[in-house]
Amino acid sequence: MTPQRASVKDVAAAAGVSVGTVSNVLNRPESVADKTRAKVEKAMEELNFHRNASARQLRAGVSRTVGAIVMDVGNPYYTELARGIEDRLAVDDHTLILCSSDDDPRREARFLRLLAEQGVRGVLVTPMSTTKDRLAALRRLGIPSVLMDSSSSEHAAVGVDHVSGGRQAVAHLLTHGHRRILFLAGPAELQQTRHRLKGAIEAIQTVGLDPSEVLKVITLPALTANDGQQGLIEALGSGWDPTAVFCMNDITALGAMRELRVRGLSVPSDMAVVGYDDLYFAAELMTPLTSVRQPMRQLGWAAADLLLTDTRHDLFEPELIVRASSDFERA
Amino acid sequence: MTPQRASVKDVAAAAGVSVGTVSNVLNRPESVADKTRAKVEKAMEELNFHRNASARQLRAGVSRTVGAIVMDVGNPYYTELARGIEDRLAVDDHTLILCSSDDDPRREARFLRLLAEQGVRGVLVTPMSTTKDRLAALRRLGIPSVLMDSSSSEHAAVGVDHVSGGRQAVAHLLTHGHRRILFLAGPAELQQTRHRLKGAIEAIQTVGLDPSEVLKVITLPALTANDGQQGLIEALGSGWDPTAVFCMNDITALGAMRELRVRGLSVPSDMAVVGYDDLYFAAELMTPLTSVRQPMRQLGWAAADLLLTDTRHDLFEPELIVRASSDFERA
DNA sequence: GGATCTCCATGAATCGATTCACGCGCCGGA
DNA sequence: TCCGGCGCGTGAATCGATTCATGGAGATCC
Repeated sequence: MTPQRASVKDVAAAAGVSVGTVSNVLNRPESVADKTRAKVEKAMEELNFHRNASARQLRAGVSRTVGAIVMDVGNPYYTELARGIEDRLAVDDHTLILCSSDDDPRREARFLRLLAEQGVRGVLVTPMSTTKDRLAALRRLGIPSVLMDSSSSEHAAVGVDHVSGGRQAVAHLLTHGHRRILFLAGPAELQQTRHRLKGAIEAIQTVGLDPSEVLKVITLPALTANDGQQGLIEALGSGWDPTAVFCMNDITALGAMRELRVRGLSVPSDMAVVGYDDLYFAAELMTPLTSVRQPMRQLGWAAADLLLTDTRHDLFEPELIVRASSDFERA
Repeated sequence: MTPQRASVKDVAAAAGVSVGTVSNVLNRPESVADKTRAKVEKAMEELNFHRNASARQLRAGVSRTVGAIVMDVGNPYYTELARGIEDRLAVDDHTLILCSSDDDPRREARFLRLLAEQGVRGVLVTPMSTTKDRLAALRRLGIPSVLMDSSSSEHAAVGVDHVSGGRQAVAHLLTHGHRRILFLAGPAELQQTRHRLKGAIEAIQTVGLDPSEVLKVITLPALTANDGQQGLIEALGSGWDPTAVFCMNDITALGAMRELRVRGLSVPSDMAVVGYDDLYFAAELMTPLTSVRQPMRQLGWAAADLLLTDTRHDLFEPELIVRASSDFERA
């Protein structure tokens, strides 16, 4: 068997019509007489015809693929995002090329070049510091882009309200009577850290307390379980005795809970714990973890939607998922 | 500014040469005189030229993108696989289109159609039951495919040796003195379940014991934490008293450990636990989990390598990572 | 019957990169 | 002086789908 693809010309010959008619069947079926259309469709079926996307794009000028560059595809957080993007693209029969920059500007540059060569319809990016200039270069080629999980006034972007996330988490702890709360924070360079801290402070002020007395911040060098554990050790050794800890993410919360177990402190009676991201195993831990869930799938959908239809979307609201680690009644 | 892409024609005009020469600079630079090449390269720089992949592929007939369809991109296991694929493709300057079938034959069919239209260089698939016929149809279009994590004699494939994985896990438990081992297994339809069971039995026979006395199998309806917990409850209620449990994956192990905690049994002294997959949080649990790590990245690399260069690869060896959940000395 | 209109099929031109048969100019050897 | 050979550049033809100006066949109306 010769592995050979049928072209519109082959289909036209088989159906006894012109190539223009075949193209009309594909793109404007209503403008073709029923009988003719049936003939052509039969021929396409028999020849196992698949339209050639390259030729299509070359002539039509528009592509049906979209590129997305995320920090790390290994992170479930970003794959959720990708799923949202893909779901939205499927509606308009587009395809996604998913790339992982790994925080490496060289990888990012390579992917942007490849995407430019592909002539993608647009690019969705979780930005790093070097990103913006490159996107300007893309724009000059007529390729639009959308930033994800980042707010920016100069650039199309979709994001989640981290101020609200911080506020919800801390308000929840305050409601449960906690008056000394530890925040295991990420690096201050991260917009997310600053916003969550802002939300935490707001929550405290809202109930008329003094943030400097209620909240103590420890900045972790990295967001790993070990660093979370070390952060907690540091805090407990300082003489200040928190009754609750709000962690920058679920992994650091895991580390913090490990240290609590080592010391024989129980969760939540001796110490309440709240994480962030609501990773899929948060509910499966020995003590199910209260966490702030971010609507990543919706965020991805919104980013793709913004790209395809220029529809603006508001900041998304994260949602606090309360579980046993911060709530006696569920323990 | 007019967002406009420069074509070879524009570059040729700017450099004062013919389009053929520009193409030669791109594809056979050694056949162009240095001076001419410099002129052309300068013009490309100035015009911010990017070659149009569609036109390129249309004429040249070969594509530089490869499609991969995995069960579930949300699973870190598969994203590792994707990373391996991508790393291999980068070597030959190819791009990856990553698709998630979600175990849904309709989604799979849609992606295969899209990939066929893209005219991809080849397709890498983690197969489901409906896959093989569709791949035959692709082959008729001249698109080769490689199966991942599945062994097959009729089809190009790369896989991991699950017999070895099962053998290693159970041999480890036997070495630590366990003589009543529970296997929380997946559905028997899965090749992986059958292979791991085979390995487990081999390990028992190797030390001269009777598998029917040492091993008890409970088949879980799904591989969730809850089902893992239920499976353990069922086993413990049966009167047979296992001292160790080998779980089909880390998530079910999480569920099993939860039940152990509920009953006040400690790990590993009352019950040793071994998982599978070595998900990234396995080391971060309260009791770090012994697990079987699969070289997913290498598997992805091998799949892409097989596609691009037709290089065969042997079955990959999984590796047992021993941690506190099965080893007193690390507890 | 002729004028007009609608419906629908036609096929040449087009997108941009690649390929290849061809030709020009120059050099060395006879 | 003439010829063969080589190095290098040329430009028309090509890939497959889409578009659109063109026109033919049949229906409708006066």
